[in-house]
Amino acid sequence: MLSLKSKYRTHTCGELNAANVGETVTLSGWVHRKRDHGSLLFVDLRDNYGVTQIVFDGGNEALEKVHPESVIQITGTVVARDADQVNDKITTGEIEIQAKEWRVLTASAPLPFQVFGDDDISEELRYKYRFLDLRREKLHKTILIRNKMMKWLRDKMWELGFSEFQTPILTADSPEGARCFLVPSRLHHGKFYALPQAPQMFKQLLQVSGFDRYFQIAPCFRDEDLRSDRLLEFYQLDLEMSFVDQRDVQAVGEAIMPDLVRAFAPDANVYPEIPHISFDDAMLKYGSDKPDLRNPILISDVSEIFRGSDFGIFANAVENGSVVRAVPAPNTADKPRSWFDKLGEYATKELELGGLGYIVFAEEAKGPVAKKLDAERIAKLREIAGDNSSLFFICDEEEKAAKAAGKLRNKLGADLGLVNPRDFAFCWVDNFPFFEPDEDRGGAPKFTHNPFSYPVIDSIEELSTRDPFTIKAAQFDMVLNGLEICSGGLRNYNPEIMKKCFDIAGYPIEAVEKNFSALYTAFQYGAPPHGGCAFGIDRLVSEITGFGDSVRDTVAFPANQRGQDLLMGSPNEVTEQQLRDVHIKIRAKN
RNA sequence: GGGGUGUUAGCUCAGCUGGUUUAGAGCGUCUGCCUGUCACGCAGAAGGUCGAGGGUUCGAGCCCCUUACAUCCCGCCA
Repeated sequence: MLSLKSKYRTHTCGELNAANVGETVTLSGWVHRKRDHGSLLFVDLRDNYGVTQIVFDGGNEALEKVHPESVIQITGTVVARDADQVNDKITTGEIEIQAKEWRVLTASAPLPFQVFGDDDISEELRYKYRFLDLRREKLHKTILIRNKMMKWLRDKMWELGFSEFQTPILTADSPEGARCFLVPSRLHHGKFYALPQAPQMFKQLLQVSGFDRYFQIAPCFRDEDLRSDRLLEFYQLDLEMSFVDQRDVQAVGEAIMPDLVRAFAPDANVYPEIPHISFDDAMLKYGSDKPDLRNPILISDVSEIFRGSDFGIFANAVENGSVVRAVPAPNTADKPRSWFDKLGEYATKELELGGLGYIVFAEEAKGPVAKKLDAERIAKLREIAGDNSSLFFICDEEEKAAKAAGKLRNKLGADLGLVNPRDFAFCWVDNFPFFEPDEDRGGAPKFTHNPFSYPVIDSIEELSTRDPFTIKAAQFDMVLNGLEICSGGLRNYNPEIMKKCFDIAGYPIEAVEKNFSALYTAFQYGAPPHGGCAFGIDRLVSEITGFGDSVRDTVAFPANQRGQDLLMGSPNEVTEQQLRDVHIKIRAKN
């Protein structure tokens, strides 16, 4: 490594220890904290590498006036601390510097918020003074971990035999999916570039170009509303491979992800197995296409138990095509009535359900639902719930019931403390349906995932003969602790199959040729079967570091939830001349 | 586009059912004291258009309406 020594310092603030006692050293850094004892003054000096305590003997009025976060340089002697004065919270805690000389390199004004400590500060203020926020210990560390993870991932991909590519940032709008950010063209009147939602078409073109194994840590842009887990611009570890089957692509994820967690969260308990769960199973048992496997609760379908029962609401609903899903809550039989009432309120307000029925399985099965059911039905339900537990029922149209049950499962897992945050459970969700009904087009089929997916079929004839809704996609997600961290699949590289799929989804062949012309044309000239996936880096950093709930805390300069950068002032207005250059006139607001 | 929550000192917050002179606390800032602190301590001071506007009331930080901003969620993000 390059020496960190310079005219400003002989050492960093994180490296001196008992072995350096007696040396004369020069340090530069930020005034982290001052403790003024009159004729004795302590300064904690901080830089990227750590904190060192500096001691000033005798009165020092000039230094007393220096604000925290000023940058100073000090020269002094390393002295050992007495045993009872050692500070084991810092790496340099065995020693301190007896200051001889010091000077202010740059002074700091009084701060809008403290860098020292871990006070909660509003995001607005933090983003406005992001350079100060980034000095704060936790965020500073997270950003450094992110750096290391990027290198780790990059090294790993090279090790696995992938080649690294760059693809255009100024590209063309793609018609599917999210809105693209648009960039006006000066040279081409009335035309626009678009920022890539992902380098999807480029990476497929690189496969057609014969590069075999592609990867890139790629910035992605989607002009959609933000959430705490969605960034304005985010990064994916994007990869694509030729001559592979689905399991070959997944093998890459299995080779990378568990080791990544182990490398950056040493206290993590990584589950040894990465199970494959079908989409249908995930929706039934976990009520989600991204199940958190750390939560032991499993959802059951109990429609048949309620069919024909005296519990009229459910029995009638089941006759009319609804389903009943049961969510067990272990060891809750002794919970007070208020606990159940609160969950009922959650169900009606958050889950927008009509209500939340439940049975408590103590010695007897208790609750209003239980009274309406005969002994045989109760026995079946008790088997699902287990003794000393309660069982919640959600009755609705299938998809809504499944999702609501999934949310209840997550809430119960969290409320009952069933999920250990240092556990890391991966799984694959696969066998996604290829088409789903499009409500806007009277239930006609539309693509469920992206239109580049390959259908799971044995012959092209099946596309004409089978009910489209029974066709599965060679498409999968990797899920970590209930977060979708990767999505991928095999690509539709065959122009005939591609045409047929678009036809089923209601696109004329001209639309394929127009909207996907690059790929469609490329596929006319010999395309290798290929597939790939992309990992969401920001979410991975967030989950592995366990820092905060917001993925924004994994990025040095994030935009706020409204997509603004409060420090740089983006987005901002431009001059009339700049608008004229790109042939744009601002319309009145609708 | 819709919904929840919030907006009181530089920061983080408290402020009860509308009525105690001058709206409080901790941190920060400023002044003074302090030789072993490491969240130093002690004493004191400054600092407020209670987001903005309107209304109800004898009386509003508190109730109502409008509005701005923030944050979280739904829609959206294949």
